[in-house]
Amino acid sequence: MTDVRRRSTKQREAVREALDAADGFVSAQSLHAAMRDAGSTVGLATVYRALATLEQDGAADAVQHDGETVFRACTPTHHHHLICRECGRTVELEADPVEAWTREVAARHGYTDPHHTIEITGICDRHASGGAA
Amino acid sequence: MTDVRRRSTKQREAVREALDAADGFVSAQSLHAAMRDAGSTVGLATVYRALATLEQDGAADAVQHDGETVFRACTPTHHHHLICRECGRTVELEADPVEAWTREVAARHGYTDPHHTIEITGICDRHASGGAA
DNA sequence: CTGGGTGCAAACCCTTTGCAATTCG
DNA sequence: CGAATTGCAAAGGGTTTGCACCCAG
Repeated sequence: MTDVRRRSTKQREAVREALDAADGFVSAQSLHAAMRDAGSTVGLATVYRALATLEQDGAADAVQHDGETVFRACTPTHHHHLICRECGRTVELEADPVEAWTREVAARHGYTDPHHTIEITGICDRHASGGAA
Repeated sequence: MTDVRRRSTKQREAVREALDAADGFVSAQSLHAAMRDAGSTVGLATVYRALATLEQDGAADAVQHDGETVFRACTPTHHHHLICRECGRTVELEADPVEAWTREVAARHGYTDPHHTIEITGICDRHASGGAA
């Protein structure tokens, strides 16, 4: 099952690099746009296919976010984000205690290979007061 | 701002009841199908709209599951889910420590009114080792 | 009566797929 | 040479929206 014949093409490499260069999670479309912007002529379908194989190979992580599938290079250390609902300002967070908690509850319920998605949104101090736009 | 004028219609009531009668999470389409099956003539669009308002009112919970948005009748207490990637089996979790953590980090970075999304997936014991179908 | 709600169906968005040309090995 | 891969564009699935009619208040 882990032995899938896979040719190495420049397109796939390009997708891999783009994903690696991306900061955090990106949608297939965003990645495609970014690649095109960078001069690549890779097709959208190919980006989707490459992303899929990358995930199968364990080189990428995929999670659903608001109807879209967003991917991230499978980095050794990962972190989460705190996003302002008003301006989109993002803060990167270390979530060790939560990481531990997820592993613990997964194990407690007999679940293995736990993955998790954590997203925190709030109103940053620049937009705190009034609240309503 | 939290006082949204909302008329009470039989359709919305029907959706609410159907959702309440449903066991666990259901997609808008499934719910619509079930309602139609039960004799209701509510339109699909209305089900989507009702579900959306229900969620806004805090009467329903919505989570993404494999490209679909699945809903469940109002959550008495806020909690999260541990989902099996193989069979979709779900375990409800109390996440107090995580709740506290999110509030803490939000505050630490000057963010107010924190919201959060936490989803944990894993492979449940019924599908542990073997893995491949 | 008034304005939100409803229905239908078309519009949309993201993603997948068929098929012929192309490229890796 | 043969098989995997690519690209284009159309198909597909889920969700949203425009518009005209209807009902709760």
